[in-house]
Amino acid sequence: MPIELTASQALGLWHGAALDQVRHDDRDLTLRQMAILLHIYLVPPPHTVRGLAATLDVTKPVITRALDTMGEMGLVDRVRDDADRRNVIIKRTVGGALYLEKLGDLIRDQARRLPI
Amino acid sequence: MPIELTASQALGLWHGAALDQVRHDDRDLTLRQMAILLHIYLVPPPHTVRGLAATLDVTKPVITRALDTMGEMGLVDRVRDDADRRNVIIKRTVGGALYLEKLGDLIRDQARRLPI
DNA sequence: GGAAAATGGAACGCTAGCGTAACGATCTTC
DNA sequence: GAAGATCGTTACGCTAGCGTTCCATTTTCC
Repeated sequence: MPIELTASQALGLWHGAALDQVRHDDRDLTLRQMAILLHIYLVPPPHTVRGLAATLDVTKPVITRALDTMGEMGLVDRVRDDADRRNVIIKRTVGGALYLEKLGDLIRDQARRLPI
Repeated sequence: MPIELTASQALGLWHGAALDQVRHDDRDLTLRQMAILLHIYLVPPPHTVRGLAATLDVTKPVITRALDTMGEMGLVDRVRDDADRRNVIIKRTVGGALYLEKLGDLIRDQARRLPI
């Protein structure tokens, strides 16, 4: 039996988690960057620029820029693919894992706090 | 009994919802803007620039700019407070309500889809 | 009534994001 | 091995975001 949320619970969850995240973390990721980051960590590798662009339905430079920024933040890493040196493989980092671990905790806390 | 999510479910929910939202809506709100928008719609009014800035722990211009942008997008509206004409009261709009209704649906869909 | 406080916004210089178009490097194909 | 396709990135001109500082308006407090 799947998890059923009311509309109010769904938005309340999003609201609480977004609020907590804003309050406790300076890094103000856009929704796109967030989607990219989560995709890298939740979907089995390998991940490429091209693949991510297709998945999110955005252009390639959007991915390149997001990786630049999040790389600077220590959330992701890039490595050339030795099998096909045109490709870049996007790697996870300890920093990224920590970031998402905290985000996950925060969402779980909010879910626990939801009125039934 | 509160809603209990595993870490994987929490991030999976966020991932799926963020991805869907990115794919189907051009408006790429930052997490801050999202938090502001949800706060306006989920917490009883009145909402002021000052109050929102304190709530999110950001500076006033951040709120002003977010309201500029989201006002342009038709998600919120501003009205001078007649009782105290220094204040600006932030108003909800039909566009904003629709936006959040869609976001809520999308989160609920993702919740339903989560592996138990 | 006049000084002080409070509110939202504008100005400034800067960084980061955007889409489009082009690029060098690398693989594929014939 | 030359021609074409594919990959990620860079360049360009632009918009939107940032923090800090300052400002006009309005209210409060003696």
